Amino acid sequence: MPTDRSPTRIQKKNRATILEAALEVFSNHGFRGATVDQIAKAAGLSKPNLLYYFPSKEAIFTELLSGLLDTWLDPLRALDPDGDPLEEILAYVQRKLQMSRDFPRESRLFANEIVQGAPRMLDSLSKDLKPLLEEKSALITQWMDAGKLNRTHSKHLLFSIWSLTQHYADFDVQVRTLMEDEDPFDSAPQHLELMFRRLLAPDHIAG
Amino acid sequence: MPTDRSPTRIQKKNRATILEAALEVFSNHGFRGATVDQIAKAAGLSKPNLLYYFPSKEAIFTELLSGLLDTWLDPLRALDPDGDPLEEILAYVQRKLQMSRDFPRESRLFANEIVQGAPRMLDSLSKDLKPLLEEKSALITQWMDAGKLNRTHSKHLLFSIWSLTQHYADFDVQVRTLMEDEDPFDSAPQHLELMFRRLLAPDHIAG
DNA sequence: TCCTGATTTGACCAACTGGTCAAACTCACG
DNA sequence: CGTGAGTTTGACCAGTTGGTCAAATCAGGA
Repeated sequence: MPTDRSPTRIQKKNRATILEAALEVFSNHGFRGATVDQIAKAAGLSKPNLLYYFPSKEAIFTELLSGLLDTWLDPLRALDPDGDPLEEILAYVQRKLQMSRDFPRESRLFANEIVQGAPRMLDSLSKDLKPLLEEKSALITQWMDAGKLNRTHSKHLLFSIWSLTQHYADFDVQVRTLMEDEDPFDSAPQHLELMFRRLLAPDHIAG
Repeated sequence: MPTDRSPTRIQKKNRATILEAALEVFSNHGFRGATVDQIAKAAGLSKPNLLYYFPSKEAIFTELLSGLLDTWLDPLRALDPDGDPLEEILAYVQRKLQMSRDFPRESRLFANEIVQGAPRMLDSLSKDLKPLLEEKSALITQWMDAGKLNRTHSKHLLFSIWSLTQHYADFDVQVRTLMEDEDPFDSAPQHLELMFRRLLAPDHIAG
């Protein structure tokens, strides 16, 4: 087992390699569906060697989750109270859509976990996500009170943004099967822009 | 093994019981995460007895999938070319939302499978879902051509409906964690109605 | 009632899975 | 170089899992 001392070059490299491999495997098969052997193979290590760096399969998974959740929520944190409300939200939508295109494995990792009841994530949801949602949905409600946005249920609005954008990562196989000829990510930005602009633009200055 | 003859009373009952139990277990844990023992226990049968009615775990799963996909797509089939376009689509949205409330296990069963690449469903997607999507998205495009609906990408529109409505079943744990005090299904219908009405209403007769 | 096919089960098996361990090997540094 | 800590691995283990099988039990028509 690696000591408590500052990590060696090898430790740093191998832990990173393992987490990358784990992301690949866990996002494709879920926690239960993934095997330590699969992860080890994907990382180019033997199973005992992998377990030299992490005490258990569960430990890999939870470290991966908590490490990724933070960056996953960055776009929402970036919602700026001082920006133009409509443009802030539209930009958030596009940023989230970009993340579905660029980091689909992260999205599927969370999706897998939550669909199955989030047994290893409920804490993070209440502790990290909930306060952030409360803060930002309050901000959005303020914007609506000020007449800068058409009035909607601000929490459902955020759920809608998550749902619509992550759909393109989580259900990628289905979307691509049904859109053979066209890359979904070519037309999705326009579609979502239109959708949220018409929903939120005050007094119908819709695009 | 049951013979090819017409099923006995016991066969009918037990096969139905098993499929119900399998839905419960598979929707909560995914294919790999579910065990035959779990299903047998949930069905109140011994494992060998369960395997007397189905040849394998895989067979239970595929029969369950194909049996449910049909009814799952009924609301889309019901989209009526002769109805009022906007009301037809809004009604479809509400029907789908109802299904998320009333049959969340079915929704999660499909979600689990598709997030993991739909290894056992790709055929059904191309063979059953694709033609239906083509038919209905063509219908919607016609409606838009006729000026009955605001113009959008009709396939993305259908993806959006699926995504938004099924989100309340698939991500139920997350939604409820973040909405402690309120039942999501109380306010979701209004929210989605507003969303699609504003998106689709021609010349802005928005609600 | 009796008999035959349908149903149920305890015991079992081979493959897989997460994890352990002692021995071997490698690397950086004095 | 040599040496001790850091790293890697083959062999192994116990628990789980999907599935089999022969024997036991049950149901219903003649």
